[in-house]
Amino acid sequence: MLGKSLEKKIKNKRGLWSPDEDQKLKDYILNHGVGCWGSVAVHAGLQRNGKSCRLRWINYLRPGLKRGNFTLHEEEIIMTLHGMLGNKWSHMSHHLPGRTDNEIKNYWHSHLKKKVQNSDNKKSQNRSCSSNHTITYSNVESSEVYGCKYLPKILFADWLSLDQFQTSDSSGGQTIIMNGEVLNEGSFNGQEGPSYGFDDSLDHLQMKHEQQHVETDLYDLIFEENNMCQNFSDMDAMLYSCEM
DNA sequence: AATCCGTCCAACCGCAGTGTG
DNA sequence: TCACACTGCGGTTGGACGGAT
Repeated sequence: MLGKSLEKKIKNKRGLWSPDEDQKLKDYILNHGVGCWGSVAVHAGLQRNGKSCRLRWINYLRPGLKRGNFTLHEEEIIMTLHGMLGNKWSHMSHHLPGRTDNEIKNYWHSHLKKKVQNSDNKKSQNRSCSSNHTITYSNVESSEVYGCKYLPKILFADWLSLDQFQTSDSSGGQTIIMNGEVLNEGSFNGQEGPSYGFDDSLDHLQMKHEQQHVETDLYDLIFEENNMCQNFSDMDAMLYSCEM
């Protein structure tokens, strides 16, 4: 409250930050902490609004920030998370230490978006040439596009559109096919054959992934993201109810 | 040499959510 | 309950820069 009123009395400067302003902001925060951004601007002797100070600190001055090019690994993480979460830049930044949401967002728009679009175009061209009765799940294909072929990000991003996902054989059982492989077989009613278990599928995928010597921490973050679903049996229940 | 154009990135803007009096 | 302040987020903009013409 105080910060805002003080802020209003000062004509705020805009535009690029000078090294002197950076130093003032940095010194103030390192000595006093942040508190209220509005008062940070005033007490640090900056003719900026609190919002501007906050942004400058978070995106540029904060200790531990990584500067420079994104690594291939970071690219993979961004693309995978984008497939799962969409434009949740801030959320993605939690998985990329030293990177800011703004940086990730910019990188996505300037590099990765085109990359994915090009791959998608190729994919759709290929798809139009082949007639395949197997139902493949949309994001599985995206995973391939993103260069992390066997990642199980399919499980949550689009799982509400289950109609795309299910394929039934004549006996009413389920056959889930991912990237041309049968992942799990069984019945949705849970009484005959193995239940439709996502966790089984995940194990299968992870083993495959490890065999290919791909870094597994990507899995960790995917599982972490997927915590929004309390457990996989919830999904079983949902799948079951959809089948009904 | 001039200028045009595309790219990249820092910063701004508007909005939604949350906290507080 | 309401109004206001503050924070955080995602979209957008504007300027710097480099390459092409």
